[in-house]
Amino acid sequence: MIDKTSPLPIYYQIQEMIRGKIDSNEWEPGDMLPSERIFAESYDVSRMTVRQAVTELVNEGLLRREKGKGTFVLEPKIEQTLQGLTSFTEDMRKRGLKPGSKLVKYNLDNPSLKFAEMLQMQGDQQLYEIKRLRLADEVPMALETTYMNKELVGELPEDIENHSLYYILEAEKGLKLGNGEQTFESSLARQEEADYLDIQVGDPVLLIKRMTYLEDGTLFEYVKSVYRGDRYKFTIKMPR
Amino acid sequence: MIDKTSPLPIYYQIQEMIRGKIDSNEWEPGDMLPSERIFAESYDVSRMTVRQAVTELVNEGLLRREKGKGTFVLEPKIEQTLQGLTSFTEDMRKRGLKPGSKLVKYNLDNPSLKFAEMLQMQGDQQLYEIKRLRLADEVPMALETTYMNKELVGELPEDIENHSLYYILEAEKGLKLGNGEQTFESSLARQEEADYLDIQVGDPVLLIKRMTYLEDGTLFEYVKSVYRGDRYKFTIKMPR
DNA sequence: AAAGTGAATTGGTATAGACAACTATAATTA
DNA sequence: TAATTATAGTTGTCTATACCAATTCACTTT
Repeated sequence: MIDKTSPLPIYYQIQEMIRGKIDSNEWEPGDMLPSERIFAESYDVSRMTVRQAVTELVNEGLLRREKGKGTFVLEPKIEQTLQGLTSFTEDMRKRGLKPGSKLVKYNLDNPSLKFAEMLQMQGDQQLYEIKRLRLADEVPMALETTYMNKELVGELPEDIENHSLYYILEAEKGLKLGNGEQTFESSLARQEEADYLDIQVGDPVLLIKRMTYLEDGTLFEYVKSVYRGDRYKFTIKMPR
Repeated sequence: MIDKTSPLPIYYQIQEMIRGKIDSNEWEPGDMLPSERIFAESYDVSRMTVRQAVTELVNEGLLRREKGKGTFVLEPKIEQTLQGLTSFTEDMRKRGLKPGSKLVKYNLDNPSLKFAEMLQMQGDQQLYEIKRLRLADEVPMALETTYMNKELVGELPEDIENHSLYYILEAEKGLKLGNGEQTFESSLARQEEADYLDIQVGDPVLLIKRMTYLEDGTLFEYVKSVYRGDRYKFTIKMPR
């Protein structure tokens, strides 16, 4: 089970082994792990090495230590709030609604001066403009427009999913995602928005703009979403 | 500097000492800490003990280790935004505006059924209702109403500051703060809000509700803020 | 039956030392 | 000069051990 000749540290092997037993439900929430001493003995490693493995998982929120009692498997973590921010789909699923998406506009063209500047694009590069109507249980919730530089993201299918897109960028293109920024403002629906969202011009809407940057600071995507004010409430969970 | 007879663990004393030097700018972002060996030697403790202190601070995001090079002070965390979420004052300062506050209503009374239930209050407990007009450069930005159970927070001055209030709760009352939750929605100004914010009834407003919980899950404060939609834009920075 | 006692078990803290892996710099060599 | 090689300094990993502090549980005493 533990390979002492492996280039991988022993504590890391133990750590992943524990994680595996939790993932596979061999160890379930509430279960007590073997005590550190027994653990160390049975794998013939030092107790401190076991502790290093366990400490990692405690920090990640998978395990809880209790002095005098033992180390226990915790309930799955509440949620990764900040990632949830980026995904309308997951957001809706959590609310028990069926997420949907309807493509409204799919455009690839030279950028306007405004976007060329914002996205730091060269003159010959092309800009995606993808407009989607976001649905929850088939009811329009938001009108979302995504802008991306084709130079960075490559060929895009019409049903882009940010989740996998980010993965492709990191894994295949070697790009490193940096920070993001999201703004919330209140506004009134304009004509186009009212049409798509099935509301009246002047009705309240929540305007969310998201900017995602690469590690070197270049803006990688700009997303503008207009949410129905009467149907949508945005929630942020704050750990601490 | 280090008291080996103290009931506080040595690694904890070292950890707080390092944190102090960073807070006081004695050690600034980019600076390299004394190497672990030198550190251990100069305080006459084991290197592992120093490592335990540093590891904590690395996990918190204050320090960064680099194999073969050293341990360095990082730029202040970005995640501080989530704390900044709670403070109108800091938020305005960051925008270069002078924050102000004007007390509009200060009430201590038995809670309505709605609040008694939400805040899990007993019938004989009393509820604070504090309504403040939030100003930026003397211009009204938001109308904020805070509800708190007097049983939990004790006597409140009229110029409450959440920052110090939280500290008092933890340090003096032994209460442990847990998670928080904040919702954003778009709405239209009602009469009272329009009056205070100097806008028209029906103008767009951003409605932010904050709930802060204790560790045991009881709701500790409920804050409802109505922001002018034309002046205020809420920003969240997302690390990663 | 209830309360107290003490041993065993658990995680928490701390030590002293060893070697590995990585980095930067100085010294050496081609 | 340019490339290579030692060398010293750094964090990373791991061992073996010791004692402390909190909890549990069997046992004894009241």
